Amino acid sequence: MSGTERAVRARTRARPGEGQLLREEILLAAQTLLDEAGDESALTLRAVATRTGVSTPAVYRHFADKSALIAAVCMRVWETLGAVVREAIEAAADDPFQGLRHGAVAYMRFGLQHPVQYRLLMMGAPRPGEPGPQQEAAMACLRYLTEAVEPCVAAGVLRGDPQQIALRALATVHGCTALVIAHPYFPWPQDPDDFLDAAARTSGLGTAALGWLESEPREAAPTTAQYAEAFRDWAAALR
Amino acid sequence: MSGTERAVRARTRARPGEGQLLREEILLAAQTLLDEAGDESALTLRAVATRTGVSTPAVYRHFADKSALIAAVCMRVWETLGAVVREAIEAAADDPFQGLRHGAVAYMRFGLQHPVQYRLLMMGAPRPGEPGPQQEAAMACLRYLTEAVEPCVAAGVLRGDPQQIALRALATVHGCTALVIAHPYFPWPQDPDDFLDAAARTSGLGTAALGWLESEPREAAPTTAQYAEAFRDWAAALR
DNA sequence: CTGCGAGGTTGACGACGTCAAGTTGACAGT
DNA sequence: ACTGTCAACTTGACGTCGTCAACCTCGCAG
Repeated sequence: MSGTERAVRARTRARPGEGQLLREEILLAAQTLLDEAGDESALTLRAVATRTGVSTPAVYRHFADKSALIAAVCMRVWETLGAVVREAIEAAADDPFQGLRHGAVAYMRFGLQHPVQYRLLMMGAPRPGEPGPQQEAAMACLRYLTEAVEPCVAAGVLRGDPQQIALRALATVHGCTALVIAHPYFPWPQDPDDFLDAAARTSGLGTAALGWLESEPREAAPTTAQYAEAFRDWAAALR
Repeated sequence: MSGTERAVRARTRARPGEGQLLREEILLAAQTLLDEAGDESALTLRAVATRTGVSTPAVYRHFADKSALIAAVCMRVWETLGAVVREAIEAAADDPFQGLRHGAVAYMRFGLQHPVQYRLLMMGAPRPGEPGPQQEAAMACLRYLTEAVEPCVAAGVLRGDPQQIALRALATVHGCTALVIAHPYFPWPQDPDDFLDAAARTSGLGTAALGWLESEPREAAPTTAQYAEAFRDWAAALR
């Protein structure tokens, strides 16, 4: 059904040394296809090539195979996502705890606005073996988060290893985003922001409380009553 | 490369009225293929048919198309996952707050032990339109969680709409599971259970604290200092 | 004006999901 | 025992997919 798509315009062959131009056009066509169809199955080498006004195997001059093309698309998305989150965190730099919250909401909002791209990023098949540039980008994203957590630890709002705290925070925001995308029929609040904000606060509060609780190691898992006691200490220390 | 797989054994044709036998064997073969390959791309109609000792179109006598076969596999997984979680929750029924924690850990453990199946469940393409049996199963899973949250609300440990609380809890456990599966190279703790348990506690504590905080509505987002004050109230009320 | 290499095209292969048509064989009815 | 019927399957084909080998083609260096 999509096999009948025709070229948007005629292409003039790139001159030697300017092959990067086609690479750019291919990437653009791939992103456009994703956005239009809202379905990653529409991302076909043939469709991308046709849309670019070029024959299918021409793509192979610029990308090793289909997964390399997808990886390149993902890199673009990673960069955008990283920029959006960092911007949100820095916009509330005066209160690091609130900065984290804004970063989290920005992350989730981005995911919900670009569900197909987000699927590609986070729900693609896990690459076997070597840590390619894509893993590098994901690690960079985690690094941003860790750097945003560190001021909170320094200020005494959070306790524990900043990287582990960042991991749990990332898991929370990813969970919200992925769950809304994958199960839209769940009884979500009318305004998605309500859910995102509540989730971000839950994560922040829980992390703060847990850090306090863990700072005095216990033998067994604490009871609910012990949780309450730890909370009192936390609140008192923050006054 | 996988096209050369041969039948495991010769099949004797089912007698009229016993076609369900083949359906069962097909489902089994599909699950085996997933487990062996650890990759959902190995789940091919041809591979399933060959493994079952039958021609490819024979599958269509029992499943409308490939997605119907996948959906049937998912239903099996949903049932197992639901049973595992419910069992864990009921094992700690005396302290509902701890019951939730155990349910969460059980959920995540299941996902990490069956990553391919979990991907199929939660990361499949979102079905358009009508709420099929698969959405029904997901809703049932959410219902279990909601029922586990309700005693906590009744006991005063948590506050708010049980369903919304359950949604946030599900988002948290899903986020942990999905993130570990999709990004195994992240600096996770050596023992996965450490992460799972910390995440479950974080979510529980955060939800409890947030519920307390939200019970007296505010105009703007609370500051970090206000969070601390709310914590003190929570701890006092739980004594 | 000529060769050559970067930047493409053509045509084909095998694997995939899917369908239309034919085949087989266990049972019911006589 | 013979036959018809219908569920259960097989055969063969179509179109699409990713991928590859071989060929073409143009702009520029010599």
